[in-house]
Amino acid sequence: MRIGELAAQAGMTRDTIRFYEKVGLVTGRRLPNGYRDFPPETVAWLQYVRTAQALGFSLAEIARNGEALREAPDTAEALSLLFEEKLQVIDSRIAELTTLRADLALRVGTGCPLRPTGGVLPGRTP
Amino acid sequence: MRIGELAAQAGMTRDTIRFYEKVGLVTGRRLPNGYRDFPPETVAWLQYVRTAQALGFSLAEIARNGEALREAPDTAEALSLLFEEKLQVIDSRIAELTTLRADLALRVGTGCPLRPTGGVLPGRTP
DNA sequence: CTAAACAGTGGACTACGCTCCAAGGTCAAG
DNA sequence: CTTGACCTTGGAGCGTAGTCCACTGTTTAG
Repeated sequence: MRIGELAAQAGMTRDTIRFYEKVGLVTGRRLPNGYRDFPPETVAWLQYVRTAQALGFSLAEIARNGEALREAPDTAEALSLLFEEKLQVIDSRIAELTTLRADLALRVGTGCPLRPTGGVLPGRTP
Repeated sequence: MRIGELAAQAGMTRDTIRFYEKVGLVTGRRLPNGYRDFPPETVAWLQYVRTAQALGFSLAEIARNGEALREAPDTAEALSLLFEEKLQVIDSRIAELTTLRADLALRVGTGCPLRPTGGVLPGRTP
């Protein structure tokens, strides 16, 4: 699969994919003419990248655990593990937001809603 | 209140506050010697800025609705409204994450967890 | 009076994640 | 054989959110 099709399938631009290659997020074979050639799984990988990004992971982090994946004895199992980790990240994110929500809800309707209630900004974990 | 104390109280550096002033997030009176002088409420405002940031709002957005606040007839009420809006943002964020969570949970333990299940990446709303 | 602790300015620099561009190579259709 | 779609590279530029620095001015304590 050449870059244009991959870009179309993954919903991003060719430039973005080239950039991802530069930072080690995707790895390309080359055709004899120098064109990049990607295996079809790359589409799924890029979708995963988007998911991980939505969870607040940086490209560097994603690339790092992509590395780990490639070196794992059982890829499927390793991925499952990774996903379980992300589940925890999601859960603590939700917890954070829930705290924030409660905090905000308290202030709605108060005379001076700006007064601190404590516990704001727990710090970015990822 | 001079910049150093404000910085200490709000938990950020003087440079950050000067930067925030530059982008219009805080507005400073000046003492006769040229030093910035902030009213005590600025501490609360900066805490609010941090909260809004944690919700994914950009400084520009925060500055914009800070503007709106200053022009509101009833500041407290306006803030309450703002907070209610943010509550909705939090709620849809949580919903997003919940969807993502379910999606991910599905893939954990599957033979090929990378296969798309649909509905990944709903797009950043803020 | 001097030293330390504060304040001010402008400008350079960083990291991240792209995005765009120019100049050129490759390939299939007509 | 040309046209157009596609590909290559390198490098520049951008927006966001700071961070750091040098140099200078002000205030306060000993």
